[in-house]
Amino acid sequence: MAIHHDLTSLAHECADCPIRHRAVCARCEADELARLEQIKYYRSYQAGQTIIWSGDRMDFVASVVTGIATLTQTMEDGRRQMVGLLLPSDFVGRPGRLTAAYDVTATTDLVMCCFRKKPFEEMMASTPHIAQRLLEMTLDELDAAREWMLLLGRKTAREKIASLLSIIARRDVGLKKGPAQGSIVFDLPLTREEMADYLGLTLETVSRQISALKKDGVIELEGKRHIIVPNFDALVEQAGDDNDGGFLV
Amino acid sequence: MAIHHDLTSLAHECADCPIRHRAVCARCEADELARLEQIKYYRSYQAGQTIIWSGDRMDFVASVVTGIATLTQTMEDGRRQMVGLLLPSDFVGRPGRLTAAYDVTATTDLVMCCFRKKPFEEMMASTPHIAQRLLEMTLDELDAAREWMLLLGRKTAREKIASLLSIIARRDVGLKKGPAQGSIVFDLPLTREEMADYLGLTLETVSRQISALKKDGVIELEGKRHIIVPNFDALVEQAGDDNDGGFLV
DNA sequence: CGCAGAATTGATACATCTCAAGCTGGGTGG
DNA sequence: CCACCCAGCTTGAGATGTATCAATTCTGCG
Repeated sequence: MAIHHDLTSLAHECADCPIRHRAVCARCEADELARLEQIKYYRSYQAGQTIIWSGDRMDFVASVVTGIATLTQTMEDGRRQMVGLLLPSDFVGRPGRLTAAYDVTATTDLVMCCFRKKPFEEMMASTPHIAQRLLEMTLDELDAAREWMLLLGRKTAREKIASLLSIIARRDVGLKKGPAQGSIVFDLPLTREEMADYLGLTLETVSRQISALKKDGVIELEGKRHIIVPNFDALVEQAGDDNDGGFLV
Repeated sequence: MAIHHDLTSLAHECADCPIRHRAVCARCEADELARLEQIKYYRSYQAGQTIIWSGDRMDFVASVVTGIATLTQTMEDGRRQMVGLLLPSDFVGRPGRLTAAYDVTATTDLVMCCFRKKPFEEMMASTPHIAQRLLEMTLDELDAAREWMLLLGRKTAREKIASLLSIIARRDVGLKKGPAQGSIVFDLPLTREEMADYLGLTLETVSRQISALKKDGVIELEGKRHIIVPNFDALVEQAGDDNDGGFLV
């Protein structure tokens, strides 16, 4: 099992952790990290695997180390809405709550750094640095959710697609450092259907709008997933956002 | 000015405060409250007044004491989306951020308990009870925002209206104690246009769907704002929610 | 009384959904 | 190595829900 191999190869020290400086542990001092290190454990999931079902008892919280996961809500008749996209360093679970409120699914192969909830909560109570960082991250998520509310409530299908693409592009560029103008290249981490669930559209509409953006020269496609953005500002324009600064985070 | 009268009449001790047990100060001990008391001040706003404009420098945070305020986002071309409804005890502002991210508007006459940001942040750092409570409240808001994402992305106009009505009704009933079955009565705190901005609809569609719910006997109207719900379960049914339990908060 | 803001109602337009058919590319088994 | 298969995707045609534009009607108030 490749999984076991991954698990061991990833059971690293926090000091080497790729999300060390962004995750919930970002502000911890060496001694605090040492305590976290004692209660942490890694888990791997394969692409497509459901990590948690909404309503399930959940006795751990976790940070995404590598890979991408989604948070979705489903109505009785099957309508689905994605309510969060979890990237490396994002936090999963809610201290003080027994059951999961959403389905959590691994979109790609995924590694999470888990903490059993009880010990984590105890540590939170005694370690302000963790609670502080979690508050900061939660406030950021709340802002992101509210930006998404504007998208879902008021944007057109084309604007929704352009917004999603520019968010993904920005993140990729962010990792690759600096506000790169000129052409940007990235891979979509989501299927058309997942994009539709995120944007409150049908997968057909997603497909059509991507084709339209391609026809209009805003993006280029290589295969189904590989996107080339020749002019990032032009894409942002299509998203309908205030394109002032935008470097708050 | 009635405002000055309100200000003085409301400059009460925290111990008598109507939101004492729900607001950001809920967990504070007597000595902590005493410190808060020294840095707090009340402000009143009239219905319709804008409290903060998005992008403005914001040098205070606050709790809503009485009245209702809204958080809205506006696109360049005027499309508006409400991203939050602030009720008594809700918190306004974000520690650690310089400028407001949304427009904040008083929907009714409003009284807020304000703290200058700097002293509040200092207190937060030294008073875990405040940070803990703020984290809890922020997580609740995040859940609410995500529920709203499902509404905005996937619900029909009729379901949106029914959802909003049942949320408002539930809150009113909540204040009036216990899960009252039988008929529920309340006043809409929002105009049709505000409802539309909250629900991602036009005001005409809001009006039509309210009329439709009335015609179908799900609600009754007295005037434009006074709503009678003869059978609350029937209303919840129309909202399309999983109507299991639902008593998590 | 009459005005103004709020709400309702009607007729039509249009964006997106729905249903349906076909395409594409990578993996698999014969 | 080829043929097939299938999930993911694209494209088309028509249906439908909501927006848009436009008249009224209500309601409270100066």
